[in-house]
Parts: sequence; structure tokens; C-alpha cells
Amino acid sequence: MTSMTDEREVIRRPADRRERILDAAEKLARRGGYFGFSFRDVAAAVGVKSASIHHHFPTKEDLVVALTARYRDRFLESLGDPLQPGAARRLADAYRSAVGTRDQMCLCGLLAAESDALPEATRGEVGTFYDANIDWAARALGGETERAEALIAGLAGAVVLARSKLDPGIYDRAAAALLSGVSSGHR
Amino acid sequence: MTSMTDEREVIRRPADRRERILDAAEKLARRGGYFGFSFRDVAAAVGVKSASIHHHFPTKEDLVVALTARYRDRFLESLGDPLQPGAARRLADAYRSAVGTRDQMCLCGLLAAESDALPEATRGEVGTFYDANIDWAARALGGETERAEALIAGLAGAVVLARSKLDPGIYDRAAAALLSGVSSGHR
DNA sequence: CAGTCCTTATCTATCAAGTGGTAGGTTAGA
DNA sequence: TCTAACCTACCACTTGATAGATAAGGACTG
Repeated sequence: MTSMTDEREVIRRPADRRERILDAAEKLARRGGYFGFSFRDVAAAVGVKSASIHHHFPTKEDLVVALTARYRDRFLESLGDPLQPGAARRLADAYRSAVGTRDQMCLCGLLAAESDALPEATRGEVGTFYDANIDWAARALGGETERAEALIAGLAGAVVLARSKLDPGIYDRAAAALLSGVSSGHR
Repeated sequence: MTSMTDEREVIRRPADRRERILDAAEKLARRGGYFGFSFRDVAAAVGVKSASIHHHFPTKEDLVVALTARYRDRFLESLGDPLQPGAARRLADAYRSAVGTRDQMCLCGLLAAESDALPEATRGEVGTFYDANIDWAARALGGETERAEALIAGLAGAVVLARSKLDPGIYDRAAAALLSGVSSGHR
């Protein structure tokens, strides 16, 4: 019971502290972007001091890179297999998860918009997110890379528009139009 | 010669100083967003002290609101008449102007992504930008509001993707697909 | 025309708060 | 005892914003 992983809810739970830091930082970064939150904001949300954040992630760039990589991996995993039926619909649903909830903008959409001002490693992670998204969509569309780019662009833009207008309907209508356009123009 | 407006390049040119402040601030905001630049950054770019910026725009929100309103008005003016031939192409070209040049992201695309963390008045200006864009596109498409939303979303997203990947081709291909999708799916 | 007054635009100097980051000490578990 | 995790306490710097001085120019007034 006291070996292996400690399941008691004691004061310290070092194992998942790192994950909780990433959780808090992700929440903040999805609201205000790279420059819209501070180490102290993260620390306060987790319930520790800012020096502890530096212990796990020496610099802000380290933190945001880790954040973005985790976000990307989880997002891609949630998409499943692009060759299984209903792939385009699943993609649209995944993007939709960043609509409707306040302060939960798509992390990579926000960081991509700030791209010019980001540290290089961070920009790289964001680029990988969209590379992987386009690749996934292209496979789902039978290798039509150009239509995949247009679809990802459209979904990403629709998230921003719908959030900015506080109207999820914009996303749903735009996604429907994009999906019908994608399927009608080809195949 | 010394009456009316003074055309000499003397030390003080108060008339256009305000515009020059907006020019500098726009450049900075299009790079790093609302939280990515400071009054001192703007002041240094213009060649004055930060207190002088506060004289023209008391708060940062005032500055960014003025910035966004000017950007929106200019953008809409550049689109011309949505009922004239080639309107969709003109729209795509207007969005394209924010692709390829470094540090010149579409201001409203960036601010919309940061929307959750912006002061309310600023968010309002950004919302108006997209309202007007969708309205313009809907008129260009013969009243098809849903397709207009999808088109604007697609173009806005394509700008972000192309910039983030430093590949203008992404924008061009996505724009072409969006325009063909828009015209093929209907009419 | 001279004198003064007001407005505009700018400056210097400063503020309290917040920034990313560091040094070094403390504590608890393996 | 060693190490990871966390702390207190700080650092130099930046942030948005303010107060008050200065200077220039236009506009009334005598």
C-alpha cells in the first residue's frame, strides 16, 4: 500500500504536479495567449509559488512548448483513424470542442495567430500541429491535400469567428458548409 | 507661407502625430497582439516618450479601439462594392495582403483569437469587423449568409495557417478551394 | 500692435504593480 | 544521506498610468 505509487491524498503529490501545472497553464494560455499569462498566474491557479513552476519548466518557452506538445498529442489522439467512416465529421466535432466554452479557445489557433512574436521552438510546435492536422484531413479526404488545407483553415477560422461573436451557431453553420463543399467538389 | 498648415519639416508636426502613433501601434499589434506590445514600444517607434502616447490615447484600450476601428474602416473601404463583378476574388485578395509579409498578421484575426482576454470595447470592435465582413460577403454571394460565414472563416483561417507555416502557397491553395467550393456548391 | 491667456503637445520624473528568472534554504520520502 | 519538490526572498527590469513643468501657437483684449 505504501509501495509503488502513493494513492493517498496527502499534502504532496509530486507525480501529477507537473500535469496540474500544465493544466493550469493551458487554461490560461487558451485565454490570453503567450503574453497573456504569467508564471505567477499559473502558480496561483495550482496553489504553489512561482519558483516551483520554474523547477518543473525552467523558462516560459519550456512551459509553453510542453503545453503545446501535450495539446497536439491529445488532439490528434482524439481524432482517431482518418480512414474510419465519418472522419470529416469527427474532425469538425474536435474543433467544435473549442467553441461555446468561455476561455477555452483552441490553443494552437491562438498561438498561430501570435506566431510572429513567439520563441522559435514554440512556433515550431504550433506548425507541427497544423502539419499533422492537414495530413490527417488529407488522408480522410482520400489524399486531396488542397481540400484538406481549405477544410482545416475553415474550421480553425470558424472557431475564432464563433468565439469572437459568442455565437456557436456560426461554427456549426460554417462547418456544415465546409463539409458539404468538401464532399461536393470532389469524389 | 506661415499661415494655414505649416508645411515645413520643423520639430513639431502635431497634425499627423496621432496617425503616426496609430501606424506604429498597428504594426506592433499585428505582430504580438494586445499583450505583445507596450506604450514604450510605440513611443520608441514614433520617436517620442510614452507619456505623449497617453496624451493622445489615455489608456491602452483607447489606443487599440482606435487602431481597430481605423483598420476595419480601411479594410472595408478597400473591398469596394460587393455587387461589382469579381467581388469574391477581391475579398480573397484583401485577406491575402496579410500573408507573406512578416509581422503583418491581420489585426482582427489576432485580436479575435485573443478575444476572451480583451477589454470589452476592443472585443466589440473586432466583432464589428467580422459582422461587416460576413455582411459584405453575403451580398457578394447573393444573400447566402451561411456560405459567406464559411468563406470568411476559411480565408481568416488560411491567413493564420499560411503565416504560421511561412508558406503563402497554403493561403493561395485554400483560397482557391474555398472560392470554387462556394461557387460549385450553389448557383 | 503688444500683452495675456488658453489650449495643445511634449517632456522629465515618478509610481505601484507585475515580469521572468535566480539563489539558497527547508522538508520529506526513497 | 541523497534528491526532488517546494519554499522565502530577492533581482533587475518592464508595465500602464499619473503629476507637473515647459514651450509653442492661436486667440482674444487693450
